[in-house]
Parts: sequence; structure tokens; C-alpha cells
Amino acid sequence: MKGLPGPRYQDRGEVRVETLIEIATLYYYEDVTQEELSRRFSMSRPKISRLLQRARADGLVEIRVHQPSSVGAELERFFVDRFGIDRLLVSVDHRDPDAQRNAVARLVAAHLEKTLVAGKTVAVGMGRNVAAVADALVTPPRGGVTFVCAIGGSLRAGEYMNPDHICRRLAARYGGESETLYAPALVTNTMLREELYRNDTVKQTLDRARRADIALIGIGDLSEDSNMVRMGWFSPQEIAEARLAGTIGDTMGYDFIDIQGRPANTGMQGRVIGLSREDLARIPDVIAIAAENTKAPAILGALRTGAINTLATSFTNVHTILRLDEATRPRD
Amino acid sequence: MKGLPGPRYQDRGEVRVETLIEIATLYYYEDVTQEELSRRFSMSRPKISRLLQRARADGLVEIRVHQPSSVGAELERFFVDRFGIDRLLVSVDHRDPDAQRNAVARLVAAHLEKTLVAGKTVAVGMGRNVAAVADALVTPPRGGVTFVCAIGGSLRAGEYMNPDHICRRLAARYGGESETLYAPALVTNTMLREELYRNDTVKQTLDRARRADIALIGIGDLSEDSNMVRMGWFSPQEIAEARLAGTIGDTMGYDFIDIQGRPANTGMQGRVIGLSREDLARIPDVIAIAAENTKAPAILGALRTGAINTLATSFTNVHTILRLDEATRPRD
DNA sequence: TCTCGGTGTGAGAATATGTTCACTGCACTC
DNA sequence: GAGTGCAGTGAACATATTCTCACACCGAGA
Repeated sequence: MKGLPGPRYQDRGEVRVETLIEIATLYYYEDVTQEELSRRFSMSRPKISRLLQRARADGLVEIRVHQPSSVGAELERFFVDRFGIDRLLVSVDHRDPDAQRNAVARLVAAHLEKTLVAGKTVAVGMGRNVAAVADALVTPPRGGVTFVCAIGGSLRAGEYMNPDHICRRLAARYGGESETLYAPALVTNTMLREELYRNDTVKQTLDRARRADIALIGIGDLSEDSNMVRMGWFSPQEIAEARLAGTIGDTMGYDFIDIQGRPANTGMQGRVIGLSREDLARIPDVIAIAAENTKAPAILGALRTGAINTLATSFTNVHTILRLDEATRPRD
Repeated sequence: MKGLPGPRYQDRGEVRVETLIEIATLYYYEDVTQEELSRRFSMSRPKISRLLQRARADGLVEIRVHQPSSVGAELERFFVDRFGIDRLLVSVDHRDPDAQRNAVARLVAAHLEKTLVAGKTVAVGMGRNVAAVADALVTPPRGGVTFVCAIGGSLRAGEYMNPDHICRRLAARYGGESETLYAPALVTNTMLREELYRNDTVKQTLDRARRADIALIGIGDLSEDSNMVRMGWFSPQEIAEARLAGTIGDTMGYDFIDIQGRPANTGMQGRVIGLSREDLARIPDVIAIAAENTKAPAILGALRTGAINTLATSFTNVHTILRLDEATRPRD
């Protein structure tokens, strides 16, 4: 019982978990003030305060804001049917984009918490939306899940949004292993790419990602604020050109599509190290996350590729997508 | 969408649920202060504060203190095997008896929330432990569940602990119907009892309770603080005598047993209006709740009757019961 | 139309909470 | 064995939250 692997719950600087639970329970359920607790447990108030913060950070105390499903069970069914996906996770609208992203991320986190059991593997993409999911997990770690990068790294993306970093955070939060794809996300030419694909380390990780049970991917639009630009893969001019050519967004950060879900030719396809469109399509639950209200057209395109199983987005987006779908449905 | 039955979520004094959810989310997840919220939503600080309280009271915001299962998964399995029950819910220990009762009640509430789906019926017993469950339900109402009194009323029990009142609270919290057993819990003689059993109203309710999917019952010990005494069913002297005669406790408040789980003859059996021992045994999930650390012997007796499917109690009790079981197991 | 409960509101006081900061003890280094 | 750095502590302060209370608004009834 003592030497178990995983997060150590037994020593929290002399305070036992049982005590911590007792304190948290009294505070959150019995409305005992921190002052009173400091008396009962002979600790200073600040210490109680810190312990409570810690209890929250560790997922011992979980605060959850429910969204009564009345928000749109009907709409949800309709949407799921319309696009042939398995599941739609809709967040209420938030004015603040960060709040919006986190709200959507929490829905995904809750879905993961329900779905993930020991032994499963998750392929992890990149971007702010995926990164937010890692921060949104709240329950105490349970372990046994492997998180694998679905794409290589990029220095320009910044620590926080790189798949390997997200993987590690997910693994730390959820409990389990993380596996980095040791390759750059973008290489200069197809030859180098082929070379890397033959490399054992790269191959092994990619193969594992291909066999994942769940994939966590973002959907990007080609805005000035998008990953593409921030990572330097695209200049603002190139974006403008691509948009004119009909490119509306991307999945996973590098698979460009138009609003009909057709692949857009950007000449980048041959230079990315990561899961291909076909790889992705074979993963049983591809969860696409896109919170921003500017992304509706890109999401629509992504939905039309047929690769997505679960879509997590905002209420507004759901409406916009349905309207856009009406307006842009190809007549046959 | 507007005239749906069930709890009205749409009007909360002009503030829409969506807004409330947005506020709650910002407060609990994004750490926006109430002051800042009051500015963003153009309301006074106190109003924000009240809205947040309301969100908690309505189960829109749920705060949950987890008990890492490492506390005793192994012990749990052993206990379940030993007594042939389906499930053991163990709460961490609390010094304060009220806190202890509530902690156990919350486990039961969580179990109910997982188990109960629309269409199910719950037979409800009496006592503080059962009453606490009603207060421990936190999620927003879902409806469709019927709560039926498993025993008549008693004025001496006090409003709060009578089964009908508990039923109504459960129904209000969980959403659903409640059905009162319109009869006194205790009658003066067997004849009157037979008479009541023939009464249509009484018969109907009792029959419904008999067919319940789940029963929620307390286990009592014969202490001076017990229900029996407070309800005036027993005088302190009678208690002393009963104890000497081997009676160790009760299930449902009136079914007296010794530590081997054998029925104790108190002459009260013929005067109670409520589910019989046999009725109870037929209910698929009988949940016995007993938080107090004085109740270990009574719980052991109750377990040995074989009527219990789920036991909810404290960590300390679990240990005491196992020790007591060792010490008092009948040799054969 | 006026008056009267009821309900909901915001100012401000009273509390409770969080945060900073200097201090202590401990482990590890030189 | 003294020096150094680190983590953890509580005093005091700054901030946030809740509570109390008086007032305004609304609808019902005289």
C-alpha cells in the first residue's frame, strides 16, 4: 500500500489525506469557516487556506458547473444526425474567448473522464483548444492511460501548445504515460520526411498514435491569430491567398480543407510529420475541439470530411454551422 | 420548449439560466471576483453573491469532495464478500457526528444519482440517517422517480424525520413524485393494524413500496439518543431490558434484531404499519445507512439478516464490524 | 386611489479569505 | 561545522464575500 506507483497521496507535508478530506468536507459541505477549522485542527488559518487550495488543485475537491441539458437536447440530436457524428458537446456561450475555450475544454474533459479507462490510448494534437483540455481535467488521477503525440514539435508554437507538452500535462493530470513524437512538426522537404518516417523512434510513436482509441484534435481557421501564423508556417499574405483559393481551415493544425471538407492543396501536406488524414479516420473516437466563434466555417468543413466522431464547440457555433450548412450544401 | 413539465429553469427573477451559468463558470473556473462580475453584468455585488448561492442551492454548481479509492478498495472487497452484500459505501471518519452522518449521506446520494433512472421507485424509511440523504442530493432535478414511504407517520418523530417529509424532500431534490403512507407508524393493537392494512389508501401505498426497486433504510441502536426513545415507543427502562434480552438494534426503526440478525421479540411487531421484513428482503437494492460509530453491533446484526444489499457507513465502523464479526461468529 | 404584505434590491458594516513577507528549521554543500 | 538554499510557517495586511437593514417596486384588496 505504501510503495504504489503514481502520485503519492500519503505524504502531504505531515497532513494526511484523510485529514485533508475531513477539512475539505467540513469547509465545503458543513460551512465551517477556515478560522473555526484552524482552531479545530490546531493549524494557522493561512495553512488551512493553503490546504484547501491544494485539495482543489489535486482534484480532491471538484467544483462543477452543470449545464442543464434542456439547453438543447433536441438541437443536439438533430445536429448529430445531420452530420453523422457520434456526439455533440455544446457549451453555453461566453463573451470572453478564454472563458469560452475553457468551457468547451471542460466538456471534453468530462467526456474523457467518462470514456477513458485504463489501457486506452489517446492521440493528442496541438493548439490552444487541445491544450485547454489538459488544464480542465479535475478529478484525481486514475492512471493507466497513454497519451501519444499525433504530430511533431514546433519551437514557434511555444512550450504550452506543443503536443508533447500537452501530452505530459494530460498524463500528469489524468494519470498515465505520455509519449513524445521526437520529430519536428514541419520539415523542409519530402525526402527528409520519408527519412524520418523510416526512423525507428518516430515510426514507433506514430504507429502507436495510429492505433489510438481516441484522438484529441483542434480545428483551426486561417485567421491572423491562428496557429499557422504564430508558428510561422504561413505569412499573412499566404493566408490571404489560401483563403481566396477556398481554404477555410485545418484539422490537427496542418490538414487544410475547404468548406466542403475537400483537401486543399497547400503544398504543405508533404512536409508534416504526424498522423495523416487516413490515419485519423481510422481512430474510433476523433474528438474535434473548436471553441472560437470565428471557426464555424472551418468546423463545417471538418465535419464534412467525415473524420470527426465527437465535436465540442459553443452554442453559437452550433447554430451558425447549421445555417452555413443550409446555405452551402452542394446540390445534387 | 417553453411549456415543458418539470422544474422551471427559464425564469430566475429575470436572470436567464445561461447567464447564471456564465456567471458561475467565470466565478468558479476563471476566478473572476464577484466585484468584477457585478461590473461585467451590471448588477450589484450582493446580487451576484445571491445568484451564486442560488446556483449552488439548485445544483447548478456542484461541489464534490472525492475520497481517493485507495482508502480501502481491498478492504471493501473483503467486506462485501464476507457479508454477501452487493456494495459497501465507506466514508472517511469525522469527529463531528453531524458531519459524519452527512458524509455518509453524500455517498448514498451519489450512489442514488448513478443508479436512479426515470421510472424507478424508492421505498423510504425514517430517521436522521435517511433524512440526511435528502439534503445531500446536489445535482439538478431529473425527475421521473417515485419515492414511497415504507412506514407510517409519527408525530413524535418531528417533521424532519418522518418518512413522508423525507419523501417529499427527496422528490423535490431529485425530481419526481412522492407518496405518503397515510397511517400512523404505530397503532395500539393488532386488530386496528389489520383494519388499516385492508384500507385501500394504505394498501395501495404499501403495495407500491413493496414493489420498489430501491429501499432506503436506517439502522438504529438502542441508545438513549435513538429514535425509539425520542418517539416515545420505548422508555429508557424498556431499552435497558431489551438490551439485556439481547436486542442490539433495529432496521427501518421497528424491526428489532439481536447481534446474530435474529428477530427479537418485543411485542411491537404486530403494531407497526410499514414494510415487513419479508417485504424488504424482496426489494432488489436495500440500502442501509448508519453513520454513527456507536452502531457497529446493530449494523452487524442487520448485515446478518441477509436483507441488506448496500451498506453505507464510516471507515471506523467497517473495522469495528469486522472485528466484532470475528468475535461473535457462531461456531458450527 | 390608497394602503399593505411580499419580494427583491443595493449601501455599508461585519466577516471571512487570500496574500505577502519575514522568519525558522532542515537538508545539503563546501 | 558553519554556510546556503529551500520549503514551510504564521502575523499582519489587503481583498473579497456575506450579512443586515432600510427602501423601492409590484400586485391585491379595501
